[in-house]
Amino acid sequence: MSPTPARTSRARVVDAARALLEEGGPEAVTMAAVAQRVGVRAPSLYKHIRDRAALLDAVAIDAAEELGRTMTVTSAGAGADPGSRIAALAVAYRAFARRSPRSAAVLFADLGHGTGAPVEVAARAAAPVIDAAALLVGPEAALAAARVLTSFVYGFTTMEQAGAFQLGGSVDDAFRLGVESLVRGLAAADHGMRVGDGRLNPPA
Amino acid sequence: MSPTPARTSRARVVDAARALLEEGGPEAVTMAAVAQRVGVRAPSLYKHIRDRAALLDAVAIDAAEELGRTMTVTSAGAGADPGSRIAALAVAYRAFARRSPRSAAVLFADLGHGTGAPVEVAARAAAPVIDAAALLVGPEAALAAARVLTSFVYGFTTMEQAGAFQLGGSVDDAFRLGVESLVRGLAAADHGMRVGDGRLNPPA
DNA sequence: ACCTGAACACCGTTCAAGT
DNA sequence: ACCTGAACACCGTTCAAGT
Repeated sequence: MSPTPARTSRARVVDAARALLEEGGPEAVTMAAVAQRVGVRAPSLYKHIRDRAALLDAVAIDAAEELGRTMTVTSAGAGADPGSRIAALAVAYRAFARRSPRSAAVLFADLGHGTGAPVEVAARAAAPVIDAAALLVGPEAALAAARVLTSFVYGFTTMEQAGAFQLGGSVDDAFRLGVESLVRGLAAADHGMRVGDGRLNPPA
Repeated sequence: MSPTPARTSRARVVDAARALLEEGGPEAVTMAAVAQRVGVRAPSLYKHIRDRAALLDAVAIDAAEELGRTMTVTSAGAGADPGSRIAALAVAYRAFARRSPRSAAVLFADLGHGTGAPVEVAARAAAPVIDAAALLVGPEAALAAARVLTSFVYGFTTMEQAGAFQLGGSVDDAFRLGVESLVRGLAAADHGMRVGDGRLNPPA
């Protein structure tokens, strides 16, 4: 008679998958385990998502959106100094990577063959970094500087979570050293394009 | 009668697995596909490796060893200037990441739950970086500086290979900017521990 | 000592049948 | 319109039997 109402939803399915990812890594994200978490049988999931690959993509997008919100909030609450804005964003990313290490590891691991949507979401998460970088090095070099900063923070947190820093020493100090050195070095770098009133001037 | 001689070997199996990884990603590394490549049936592989997880670990170790050799050779062939040594190592890593993108992506992705051996191998690949960092910032800060440099290069190449840099601009320029800024910033950083003849002096 | 076919458990996915 | 059991193909792994 009346069609049965949905017993779950795409959002619940994605949440369950993300929780399983964090608890046991990608291999723990089986369709049966996800289904059990949302109180349904595995075949029902296909009414909400195309297949397992799309589910993992959705998890990555979900994590990227959360990261984007965190970065935006952090940016809004930071002071005017470019260096401290960048440091605040770096610390915020590191906190995210600690809260959701497996999601963070998966953030930039796949993008290539995805639906294309992740790229937009990642761009939104990157926007506050580009803004802060622009304050430090000017608009022309902002994108390159943001790539540099993002690479360092992503690389550092990924290696840290993977347990790659096992030779002793303070990992916190190394992180601070990296952020400070980058801020200093980027500010000092010759971007070869700002002269006088800021109009573009190509390098010789 | 006479026991049959081995029709394949652990090394061949690992090579086949690594080739499959590069061609189709981790999901392409099935026991059947590996077996077919070395001319054997899937069950025979278990005479050479414990299981699929151990096989993937062995692939990562194999890649890390190759990287270690590349870094050592690069280090031996580089000049005396700390900055150009570091730049040469960074370029060598990036070339490795282009030759073997999936192996590179997997290098620091798992270490945590592995056999423990990968850590030693990774340490060997990192040694030339620590040496070069010591020339730049002194022995006390060398480990931290090496972590910073490695994080940037690993993060940058991983994101680059994942297709994360899609907002235009020169990716090569960004890489150069990162290396140069780090070298400059690390050299300028206050490590709070070198005074006069280099004896350790804690920060105030 | 290594290789094999057969077998088993598990997983992703499809589909006809239920409500 | 969503949910389900049954079924299928595929995969990792074990094991007894071959040489």
